[in-house]
Amino acid sequence: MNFSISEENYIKSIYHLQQQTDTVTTNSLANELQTRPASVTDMLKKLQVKNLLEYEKYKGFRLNATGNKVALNIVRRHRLWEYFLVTKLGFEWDKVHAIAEELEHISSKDLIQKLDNFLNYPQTDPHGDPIPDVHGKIPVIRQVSIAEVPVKKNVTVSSVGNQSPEMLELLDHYHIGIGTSLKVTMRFSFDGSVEIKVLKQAACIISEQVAKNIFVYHD
Amino acid sequence: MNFSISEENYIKSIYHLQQQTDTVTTNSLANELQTRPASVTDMLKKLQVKNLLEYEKYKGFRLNATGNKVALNIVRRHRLWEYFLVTKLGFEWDKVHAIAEELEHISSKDLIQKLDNFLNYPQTDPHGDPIPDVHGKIPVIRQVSIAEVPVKKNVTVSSVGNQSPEMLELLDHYHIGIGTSLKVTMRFSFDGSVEIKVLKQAACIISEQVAKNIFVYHD
DNA sequence: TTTATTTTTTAGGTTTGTCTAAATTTTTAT
DNA sequence: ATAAAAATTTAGACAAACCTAAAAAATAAA
Ligand SMILES: [Mn+2]
Ligand SMILES: [Mn+2]
Ligand SMILES: [Mn+2]
Ligand SMILES: [Mn+2]
Repeated sequence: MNFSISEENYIKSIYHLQQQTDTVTTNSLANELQTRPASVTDMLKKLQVKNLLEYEKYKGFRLNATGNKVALNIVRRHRLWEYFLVTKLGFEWDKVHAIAEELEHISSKDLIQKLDNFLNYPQTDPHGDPIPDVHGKIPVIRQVSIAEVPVKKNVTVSSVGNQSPEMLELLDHYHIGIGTSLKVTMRFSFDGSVEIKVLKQAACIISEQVAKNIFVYHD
Repeated sequence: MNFSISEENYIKSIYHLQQQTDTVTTNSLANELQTRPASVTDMLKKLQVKNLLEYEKYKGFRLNATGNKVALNIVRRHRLWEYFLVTKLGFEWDKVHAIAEELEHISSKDLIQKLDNFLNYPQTDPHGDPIPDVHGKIPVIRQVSIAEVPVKKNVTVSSVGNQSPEMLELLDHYHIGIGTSLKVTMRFSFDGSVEIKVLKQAACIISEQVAKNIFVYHD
C-alpha cells in the first residue's frame, strides 16, 4: 500500500502521541499537526477505511498492527535522513527535523536500504532516538532521565525528550550533546534542580524541567 | 517564491522541451508529463499569473527569465541528487531518475548547498548532463555525437541524448558509459551505422540512431 | 478558398485535503 | 441530577490539480 504525504504525517503523529497516551484524542492530534479538529476527523475516517486505525466515534483512536508497521517505517526513514544530514552533510542537530520531515515521504524501498547501508546501519538518530530496522524492530535503549539519577553516578547522555529548538539551544549552550559524559553532583529538594559536572567544564545547575528531558545511561 | 511539486514538474518539463524547440506546444507538454492537454492549459494560466511564462492563447509558450531561473534550480537539484545516488549510494545510472524526480522538490537552500559541498561540486550528473551552479550557470561541454566523429579519432563518451531505460540497457550491454574511451573504426554509408572499438573489447556495430545519441569529446 | 483535420481552450465535474460554523456527544461543575 | 463547558463530529465550502466532452481556433487538404 502507498500513502499520501498527508496520510503519512497523520500516521506518524498518531504513533508519536501513542508513546505518551495509549489512546489519542482528536484535539491533541490537531494540535500536533497544526490543523483543525474537523480536518482530523475527516482524515480519521479515511485511515479507518484503509484499515490502519481502531477508531470509535467520540471515543478516541489508536493505530492497529498494520498502522503501527506503516508508522515505524516512516519513523525509520525520518531518522535515517536526520542521521545522514548531521553526519554526512554537517548539519547542526537542531536544523535537521524540518528537512527530514520532507525526505521521509520518499518511499523507494531500495533508496532507504541503500541509504542505511551507506550510513553503516546506525542504531540511533542525532537526538538519540532509536532507528527501527526494516522489519520495524526498535533497538531498546535502557535509559533514565537525569531527574532520577543518584548523586555521584557517572552517566552518558543518550537522548533528549523535548526536542524543541529552545531546548536544543539550551543544551548547546551547556555543551551537552548525545554521548556527553557527566555526573550529578547535587540535587536541591527545594525545586528539584540539579547540579551537574561535565568533564573539563565548570559545574552548572539545570532546572528539574530540563533534567527530566535529558536521558542518560549508567557507564 | 515557492512552488508546488506539480508546478515544479511543469516548469522543468517546459525547460527541457525548450532545448529542442524554442516555443513549446500544449500537446507536447501534455505528452511529456503524461497528462491531458486541458490540464496543461489550466496550469499554463496559473504559471502565467505567477509571471513565469510568456504565453499567448493558441500560440504556444516559453519560460521568461524568471521561469528559466526557477527551472535551472530544479534541474540543479535533480542532477545533484542523481550524482549522490550513483556515487554515494551505489545505484545504477538507469535507476536514479525516478527517485531524483521526487528528491528534486525538497527546496531547502541550505540542504542543496551542503549536498553540493559534500559531493565536491560535481560538474555533470551520471548521464553526463551539466549541473547548473547556484546562480543557474551551466558549464558548457563541447561535444559531438558519434554520428559526426571522423573515423580513427580517439574520443571519450561525455553524455547520452536519449536516456530511456531501453537506451541505457543497450549501452550497458555494450559496456559503454560516461568516460568510456573509444574509436570509430568504420562508417557504413548504406544506413549510417558505425563500427566502434572500445579498449579491450571486440569491435561492434551500432545503428545510426544509437550513434546520434552518444555524445563524445575529442581526447 | 472552402472543407476537413488537428490543436487548443472552455465548461463543467471529481478527488484530496483543508476550512468555518453549527450540531451532537461527552465531561465537568454546580 | 441538571446545567455549563469542552471535545468531537457533521454540514457545507473552497482551492489545487486533475479529468471528459464540447466549443473554438489554427492548420492542412482538397
Ligand atoms: Mn513529514
Ligand atoms: Mn530525531
Ligand atoms: Mn519531479
Ligand atoms: Mn540525469
